Amino acid sequence: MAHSFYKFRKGEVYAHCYKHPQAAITADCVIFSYDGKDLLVLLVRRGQEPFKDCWALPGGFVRPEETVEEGARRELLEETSLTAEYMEQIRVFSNPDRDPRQRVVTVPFFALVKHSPVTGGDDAAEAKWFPVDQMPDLAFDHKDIFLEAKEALKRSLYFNPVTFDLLPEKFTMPQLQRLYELILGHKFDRRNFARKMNTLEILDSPERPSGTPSRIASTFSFNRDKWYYMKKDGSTNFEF
Amino acid sequence: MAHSFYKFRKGEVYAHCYKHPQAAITADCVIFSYDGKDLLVLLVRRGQEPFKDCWALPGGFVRPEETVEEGARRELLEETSLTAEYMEQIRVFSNPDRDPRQRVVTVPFFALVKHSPVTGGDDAAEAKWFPVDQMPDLAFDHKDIFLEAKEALKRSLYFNPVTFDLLPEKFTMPQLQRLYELILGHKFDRRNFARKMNTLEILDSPERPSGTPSRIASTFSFNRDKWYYMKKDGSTNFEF
DNA sequence: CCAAAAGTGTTAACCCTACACCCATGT
DNA sequence: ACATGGGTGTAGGGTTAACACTTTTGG
Repeated sequence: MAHSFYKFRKGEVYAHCYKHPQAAITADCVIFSYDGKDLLVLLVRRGQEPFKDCWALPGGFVRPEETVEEGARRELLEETSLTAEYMEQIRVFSNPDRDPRQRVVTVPFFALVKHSPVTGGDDAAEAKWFPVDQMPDLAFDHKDIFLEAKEALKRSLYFNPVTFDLLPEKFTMPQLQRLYELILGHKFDRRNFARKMNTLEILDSPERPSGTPSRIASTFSFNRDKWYYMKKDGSTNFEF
Repeated sequence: MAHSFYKFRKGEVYAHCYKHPQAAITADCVIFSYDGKDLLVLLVRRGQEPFKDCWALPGGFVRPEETVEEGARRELLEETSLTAEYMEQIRVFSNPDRDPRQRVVTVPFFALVKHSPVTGGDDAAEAKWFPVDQMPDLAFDHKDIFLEAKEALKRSLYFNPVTFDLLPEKFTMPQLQRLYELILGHKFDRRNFARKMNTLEILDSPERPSGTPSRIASTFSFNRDKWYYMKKDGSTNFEF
């Protein structure tokens, strides 16, 4: 880490001084999960001003000794006790006025986690999952960040099987299909969908809950090895 | 713009003081162009330390009153006198050690410009186009940024007809095809390529240089209106 | 018993791929 | 005349899209 910045004694209000104009860097996370029914985003209720008591994306200041990725993972853990299966950076938001306190440039991520109930961690008094189509008003420009994240997730799905990071180890074909439909925003034919998934050959063979032949779906699991192999080959025709 | 930072008198070495740990923000541009033969990237030779005389991506510090996008466009103009047809943010590089002077977080962009010879602008003594497969060593982590930009350009081509921003108003089918091949990294069949382009219906009807029936290619131009229309419909099957 | 969910196959249209020959020009 | 580059069409294979009925279970 470089040291051309200068620190006053601890506790001083303006503790950090520099030669060039600077900005505080935050990492914010749009954390998606899927409960089998809705695509969800985790929000925390802000404990301090500005936007006190407003819902916001979890996130916080990046420390001098960490990358934005490290900062994002740390904040994620601190605020929500979650660890992401997958994280991807999306475009930074840098409007000079976006934070009323000072210039804050945020590097947002979308993060995918397997669904679990949450309670807030350190910084955040309250944390709650919201279906993506029932989002409350958000602090700062977090609404824009959220919208960008939804788009990024959609784009990402063309190249990566990100759905599997949102599903539990074992899942059913209808669950998988609903998830695709939620992310991409349109419906598929059940038979065609299952056929496509089978020809991709990234699912392990189904398990039938013993005896029950219908009305209860078979469970599949994702075959990561086959996927990596496929990706190396360059044969990633993952379009729907 | 927020004002919680504090300025010493002008010319002071540590002119900017803040409450939170900060970073300087730079915007760097990977500027692509196409001369009909190679996919090119514009590099500038650095005038100052660190990495003096090294080749580097054009870019510089983002000012307090501008967004990173505005900063990128300004630097682009100042250093290279170019304006981009298209710009897209790629992932930020934030390794704390990436700049030996102090923490500098860079927001890189790839920019597409129509080809023209260049001479350096204000900051940069020298500017030169390099074919993407003949890049020299670069300052800082600019090599990694360049590689990321190449990938981002490739991905972008699945969703946007970015090739048209690299080509002159009038271009030939073989030119277009070469460009696709350079970006995506593999060859296409001449006939299939032309057919696909025609079925996409985003090209205006060809112009034959009067009289000459062969050996000189017809020129096409991009029909932006049709593209926008198509995009609205959601029928953007732009895969190769 | 009725509604809701899961399973299953076939056909037609479309798209992608592979492939060969001719013509015009510049050297 | 020969090498280079541009133009053109067709046939086969694969993928996608559209489509309906049966079974089971929970209410």
